[in-house]
Amino acid sequence: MPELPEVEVVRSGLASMVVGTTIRKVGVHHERATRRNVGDLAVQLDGAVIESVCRRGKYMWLELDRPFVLMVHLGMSGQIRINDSPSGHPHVRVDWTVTRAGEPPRYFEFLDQRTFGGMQICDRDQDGLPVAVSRIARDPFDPLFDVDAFAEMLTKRSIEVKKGLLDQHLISGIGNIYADECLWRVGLDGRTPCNHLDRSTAVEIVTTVTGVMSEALVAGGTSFDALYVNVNGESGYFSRSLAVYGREGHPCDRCGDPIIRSKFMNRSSFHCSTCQPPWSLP
DNA sequence: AATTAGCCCTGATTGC
DNA sequence: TGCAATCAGGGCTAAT
Repeated sequence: MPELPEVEVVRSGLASMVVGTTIRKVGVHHERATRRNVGDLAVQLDGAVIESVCRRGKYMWLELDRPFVLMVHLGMSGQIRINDSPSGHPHVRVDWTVTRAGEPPRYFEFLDQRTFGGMQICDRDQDGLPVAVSRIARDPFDPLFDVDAFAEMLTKRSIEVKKGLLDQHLISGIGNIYADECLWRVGLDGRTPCNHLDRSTAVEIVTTVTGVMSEALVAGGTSFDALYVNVNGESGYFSRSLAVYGREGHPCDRCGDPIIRSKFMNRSSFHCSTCQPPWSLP
């Protein structure tokens, strides 16, 4: 399940392989994958030159020699592969040829089993930012991300802290996995209301989640079910290092008590009930 | 503006 | 064996 580190691995890998190439022969093989512009994606992209690959949180986009960008979201199961020949894989949703003068053509493939991901032509707002991300908050790796401002804003919210970490309008890039890992490291119950946190605790939360994601980025991304593959088709391996996520019943690395699985926001959460004691009204 | 519920989707797994 | 229910879950939309 790609979160910020996995998307960044894809972004940097993709950038190293396709910047300066021309997009041709775009094929759309699944309507949902192109969202709003099903019909004309191929027409608009044909002949475009990729100038750079950018990212905010879990959103990634290709800057083109066009007024618009191509926004890409990997969703739950999206992958991008660059191959020397078409793979013929049944999950290929969009593909095109990658051409550069003096080089043999290669093949860009966007694969997505669960079709929660996709790509679309996206205009820019007044600041030049793609409109699809103009309301998405900066992520912690953004040079302009303001830790203190985020901490202050967070402590004013009434929502539970895990919900705050997952809200891409407050801070972007964090998903279910890194939220749980962060809360375990801090020793905090994810159901604690944000407005009951000290400012210093809020700062600790954001520095911790940044640390967890930095480690994952170094490791090359996390993979659980082999659905995530980076741009070269290699699986990540940081999942071996996870302390709580997916480890129901296993002993906590810190205290040895079993990891508890529970439902939160209609999805699974994992925590240690000893290291992360239940929050209650003071 | 803040918050919440429902929906989208398919392959692996589990249950009867 | 076969069919159905369950699960994975981020983000979009509508409703409050």
